[in-house]
Amino acid sequence: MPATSHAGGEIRTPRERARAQTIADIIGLGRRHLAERGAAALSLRAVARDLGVVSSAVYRYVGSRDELLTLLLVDAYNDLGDAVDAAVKAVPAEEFRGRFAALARAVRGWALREPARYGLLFGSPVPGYQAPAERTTAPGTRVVISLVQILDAAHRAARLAGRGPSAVPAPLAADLEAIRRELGVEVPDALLARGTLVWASLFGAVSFEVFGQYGAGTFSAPDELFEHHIAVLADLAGL
Amino acid sequence: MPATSHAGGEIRTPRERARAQTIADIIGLGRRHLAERGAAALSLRAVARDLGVVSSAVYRYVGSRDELLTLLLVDAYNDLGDAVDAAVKAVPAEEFRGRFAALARAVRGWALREPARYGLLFGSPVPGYQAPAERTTAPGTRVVISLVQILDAAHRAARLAGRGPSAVPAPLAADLEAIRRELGVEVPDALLARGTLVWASLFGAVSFEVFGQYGAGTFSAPDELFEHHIAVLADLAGL
DNA sequence: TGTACATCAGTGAACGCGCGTTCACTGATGTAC
DNA sequence: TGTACATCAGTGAACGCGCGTTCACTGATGTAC
Repeated sequence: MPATSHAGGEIRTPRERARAQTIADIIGLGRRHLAERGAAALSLRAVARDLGVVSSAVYRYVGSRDELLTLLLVDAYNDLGDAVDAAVKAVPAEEFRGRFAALARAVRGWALREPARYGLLFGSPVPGYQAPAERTTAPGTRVVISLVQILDAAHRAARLAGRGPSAVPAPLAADLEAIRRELGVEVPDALLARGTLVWASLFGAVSFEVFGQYGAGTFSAPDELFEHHIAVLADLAGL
Repeated sequence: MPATSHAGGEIRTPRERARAQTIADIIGLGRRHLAERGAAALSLRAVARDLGVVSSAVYRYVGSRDELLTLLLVDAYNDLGDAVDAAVKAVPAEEFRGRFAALARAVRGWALREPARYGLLFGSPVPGYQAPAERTTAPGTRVVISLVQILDAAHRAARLAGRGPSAVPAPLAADLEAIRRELGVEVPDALLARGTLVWASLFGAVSFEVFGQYGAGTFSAPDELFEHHIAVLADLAGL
């Protein structure tokens, strides 16, 4: 944290500009290494090599390998969040089901384009690395929040259908109430619990496809399969 | 492959017994390393150290690090498969919904007990490692096969309810037909497609819990949440 | 505008570590006659 | 049953590699007077 950085994040001196550029380069190179060799193989020395600089120089910009990982994690979460937000906003606000489909397609599209970064976010945890919650939670919750807001908007418009049992065991109800309060949302218990499952299911389907759990060649029509899943999940969510 | 090994896998000479024991020890130690440090950090040298032997000695038993990974992968798939089979068989065959619930609980229970091994099977692929399909496919499909057989048994007993659209786009229908043929199963298109989603959803929910995607402390009642998910997924599957 | 000083970026060497894999070898265990 | 030979397990040294991180340093860029 240089003392010369200014509120609002504007960059003034050439030195500061160069510094910001170098950090951006480091993140860009880290992204590439992540994509090519995976998170566990991410190395500061390799990044330094590609940056054309001696390995110790990188320590001017990032404090440690773990800090670089955190930067890349936040970067990836925001990339995904941006893709999802853009896709959702491209559909009129009242088309709740369409917005949900757009969200789902955006997640899948990003994951297929960026399998290694997707793996960093939603795969097995990186051994020996613990993400700092205070920097990671906000970007890491953008997609769920977007999903819950679609459900909430549909519910407020009385367009969210509650099928099946509406009662939920007490301890779970308490958790759901806390979530409603934190997100400023009104979706009732049963629908919120279903929303949680829809969320997990969406990522389960995407993970299976990206991580190759469907055997090679089992599904020659993965797009159709996913569209079918979207339709079923939208029904399940009550949209 | 020693020339002295016999058909049926019985072990005769003391030397063969010792060899089998050492291989078992290596797998056991590998399991522990996997659990403690993750797949990417699995090392033959570390296993050799714990085995009390010089690192090159391990090469008498496994040809390379990747081969050890394959052994551990198969070992883990079979462990999970055994747990699931045992749980399913403990429920009477006609209780299709109960069998499904048992399967789901068995998967979750195993995953929570063995997070690192679960991550090896269902998390991000290990960078630089390609599982050999011919040794991995059979154990790796035990759980899906068990799931599909529950659905098929219910369908043959006319106890599988088809809700929602029953038509499926042609390319997807072709994939589903191939699956039916391979597994010797009769579940119709729409239900089989839903079964695929249920399968992915189950693992999505388990992965979220095991990999910590639900924020820390968001769900204080994970058991209740999962039971809710089981009920919704059983409905979804038509059970 | 010009000079003296402070700040910063990047260097290069070093520390200590772990890894996979190969190879020639010593001894012990088994096998054939 | 006894001996000669083959097979195997395990050793120890070595190859070449990459890693994260620290540290004293040079030289360029900025800042204060």
